Amino acid sequence: MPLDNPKSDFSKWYSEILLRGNIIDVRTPIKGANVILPNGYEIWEKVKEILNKEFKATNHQNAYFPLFIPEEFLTRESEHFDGFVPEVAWVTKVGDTELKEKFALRPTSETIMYHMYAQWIKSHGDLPLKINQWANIIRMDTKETRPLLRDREFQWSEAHTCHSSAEEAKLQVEESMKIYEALFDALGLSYLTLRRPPHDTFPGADYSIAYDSILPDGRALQIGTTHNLGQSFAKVFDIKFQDVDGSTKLVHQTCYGVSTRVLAALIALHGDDQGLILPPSVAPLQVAIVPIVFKGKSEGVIEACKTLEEEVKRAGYKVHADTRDNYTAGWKFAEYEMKGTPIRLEIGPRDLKNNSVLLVRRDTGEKIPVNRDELFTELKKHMDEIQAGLKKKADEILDGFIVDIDDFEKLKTRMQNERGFARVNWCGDVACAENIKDQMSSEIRGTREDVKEEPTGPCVVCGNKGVQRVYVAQAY
RNA sequence: GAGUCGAUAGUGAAGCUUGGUAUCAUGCGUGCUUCGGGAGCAUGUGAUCAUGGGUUCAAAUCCCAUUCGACUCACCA
Repeated sequence: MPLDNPKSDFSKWYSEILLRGNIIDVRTPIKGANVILPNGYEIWEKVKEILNKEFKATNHQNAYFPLFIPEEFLTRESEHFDGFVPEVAWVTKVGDTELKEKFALRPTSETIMYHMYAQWIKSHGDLPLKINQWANIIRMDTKETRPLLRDREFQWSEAHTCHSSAEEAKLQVEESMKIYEALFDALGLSYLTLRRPPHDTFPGADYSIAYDSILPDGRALQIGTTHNLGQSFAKVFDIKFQDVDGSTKLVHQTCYGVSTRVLAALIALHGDDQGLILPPSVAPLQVAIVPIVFKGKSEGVIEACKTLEEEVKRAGYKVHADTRDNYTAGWKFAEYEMKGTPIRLEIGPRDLKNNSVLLVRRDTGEKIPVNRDELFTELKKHMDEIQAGLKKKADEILDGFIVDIDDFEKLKTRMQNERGFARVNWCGDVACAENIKDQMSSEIRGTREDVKEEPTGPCVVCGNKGVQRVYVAQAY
């Protein structure tokens, strides 16, 4: 059966497609802690593969740090601690014994990692230090959980770097932006690179860059962040090095991460009423081969499928010939569409006679008869088109959600109805930002970091001189 | 943290007002016929009706408590 809920009813569509598309099963006994199903997990593994490749190419190393964090670590950087308190889960008891000092289950790993960094870094020769960790993260306070969008336990990548100068740290921030651009391109995601306003930076950081995508219901989704931490953590965790001139200095730090939220964006931006649509670059299965058999006319069809499977595999694609006879061809079509497989190849008696296969594209639904001799040229061509087409469509969705607004009431109406991103002028006053938050449950997401944008008029809230062009949106 | 609603096979629902053998669809198993867009028929399988207590000859149904969940608002680096 197709999805019961159309994409136009996004909330229900999203819940349904997660299970039907074999991405997430929420029927666990723990709210907000779900099963990542094989199809979903393979996509996540692909995300890891892409990022690991980028990390290796830029001299990052992978490592793993403890899940447990002593309470005292979290309290050391008080701003950092206050930012996380409401959502930290604590281990207070082991067996029947109450612990003297309780452990937090990491809501993020700065403290435990920097405690180690302080012991590792002695000299300028130890810098830069660039370490990434793949880990699970625990954030409990959220009563309103949504699979992949807001979980109590989720998977992520967090990279933490140390440098000898502020200038180098700034360059590192830029490098991270390039790394994420490569990832988001592979996923076909569109997004805005925004510098968060000062009142919304990561606790303890100098400034934060965030990558905001948009979901079909018009809400912004942060799919990654980069923080320039400056020296605040270095100060409290005492991360120092001896420089070439013999003096002792504090390191400059950055950190950046992406989580399984990127899967949510992937699903929401590309999927349709038939199910998932996956870009070839991350699809667990790229080509599904379905035999068309009739009673008395099926000789050679199954064999032809298996031969074709071998050939397609040798050409470098992830392929499966589905020769099961307990499902009809139509059922299989629908099934691979639900799972998002980019291309389906059909072979029946007609194709055997004509030396052809029927190529069907998941993104457009086009059915294209292809001569066997031209199959691989065609496969390559359509894979490339699908990859580029999905990105283009995502860009159009994002563009469609961006509007310029210069009137407070209009902004309010917009945020309460279509939502999306509103580009407005802002005076920089936190009171005005609060005003927006209070009156339309939306927030100032920041200024563009990838392109320079100048204010074009007075502040949309107070009418004083606008000093920044900012984007307002309701967020997940 | 505030409010509203809810919990019945794997999934989705009906039954509750008026107490009495739990119904339907889908899924799953088996057999036959099928197969160029989620096949048809037959026959099986699967629910101590969220938990605990109360009323009653009798509770999915009425009462009380608890737990969990959904949604809206607040919060969400």
